[in-house]
Amino acid sequence: MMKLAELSERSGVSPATIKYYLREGLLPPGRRITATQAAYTEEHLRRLRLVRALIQVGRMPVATAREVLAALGDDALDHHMRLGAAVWALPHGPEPDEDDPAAVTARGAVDELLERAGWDFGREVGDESPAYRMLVAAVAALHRLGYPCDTAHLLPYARSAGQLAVADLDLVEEYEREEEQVEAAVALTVLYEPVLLGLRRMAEAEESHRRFG
Amino acid sequence: MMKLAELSERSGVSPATIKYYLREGLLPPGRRITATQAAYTEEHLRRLRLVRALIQVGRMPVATAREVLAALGDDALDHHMRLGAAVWALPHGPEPDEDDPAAVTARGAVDELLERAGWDFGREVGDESPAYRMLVAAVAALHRLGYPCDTAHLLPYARSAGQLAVADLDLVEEYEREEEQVEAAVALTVLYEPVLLGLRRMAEAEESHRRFG
DNA sequence: CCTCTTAGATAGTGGCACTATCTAAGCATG
DNA sequence: CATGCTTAGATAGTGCCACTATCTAAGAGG
Repeated sequence: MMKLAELSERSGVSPATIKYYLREGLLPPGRRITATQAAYTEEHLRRLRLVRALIQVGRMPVATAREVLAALGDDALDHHMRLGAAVWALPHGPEPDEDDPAAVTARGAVDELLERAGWDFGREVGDESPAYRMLVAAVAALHRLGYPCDTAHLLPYARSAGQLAVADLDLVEEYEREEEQVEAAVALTVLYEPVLLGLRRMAEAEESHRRFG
Repeated sequence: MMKLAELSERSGVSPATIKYYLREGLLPPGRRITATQAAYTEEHLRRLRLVRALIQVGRMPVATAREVLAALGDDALDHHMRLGAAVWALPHGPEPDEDDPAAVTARGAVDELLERAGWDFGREVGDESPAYRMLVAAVAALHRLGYPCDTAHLLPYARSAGQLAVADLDLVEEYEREEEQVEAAVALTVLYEPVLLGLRRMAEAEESHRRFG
């Protein structure tokens, strides 16, 4: 039963910031002892660390983190839905502009990719999904700049993504309680993103060194 | 020879914002016609589109974009260095805290990974590289949360990253002029990041649907 | 000539993630 | 039991960032 000061101490987060997270609903309130004191548990510490990781490492806006965490604990949803809802709320760039011809082309390329990859669930969910929109916006930007980004170029990316997803879900399934699984899914989805990007950049440096260095 | 208004029109960026980019050095000044008029070229339009893509799709801070673009045009550097400098300046999360035991563990895991993957260039450059630090910070965060993230877990990610890097560099090498190659490297590195993340999230949704749906 | 636009300088805006201050209420120690 | 330290909760302020608006002097164009 720690007090706020200890929670702050053990997490390395300032008391003022913890209060801010409490206000914003990122952290459930502690159990009230008296009018001016509350007790926090190991669970609070764990949640606080997750919040920090999402915000600082995953570069997630506070408002987004709140939605993601809300989905985590939403008992009205079943397992798969809860997982989907959490990932759904993840940050995504600007919406693709429908009037832009590059966006239309991009949408076509992405749709064809989904078909070729056999991702039927993605095709069903379609342009409702933030991930789909993020993808279209990025492909459209590439297209506007004149860089090739058709199905052929995207396929190796999709294949790699597919492999990684299998590894990720394997990891998630190592947890028994559904609650743990959903939290793991969110944490692994978000926190492996900088891992993946960092590794890709290092691999590019490696390959560039090999070819031009 | 367009004037600012036409540049704005054709790029979809407001004149005020273009002025801001000019002030910030993201865009080279137009050729001065008179004291109150400047002419911009197709090259300006192209650069402006790149800037917008880096900032909006790649979520890059303006100051970072300036550094990246400066490296692009730095004739003092040779080809490989220029490429490296540009990627070097790319945005990266917070620095890993050296005092944190999780960071030390993370560093060990990453170093072992680099050895196992045979990424000798990365090992040489070591912890100077922003990508390396980003990686360590992310692995440390995972570790603090109690999620497994050792060499065995990272290897599939590294392998995928390696495959993608080959594809990326192949694409870069399709351009002939070195200038174009460097710009392509930056654009492809940055703009394929949201593509990769989007595809991974969609693949996870697909896999989750397959297993739990 | 008279209006419209532009470059360039400067100041202002809105959003975000905190951070500081204040108050009233406890708890803890001599 | 007095006195000083801590806490919760409310409110206001800060610093940064990416623009955005306004103003002025100098052309440009019909």
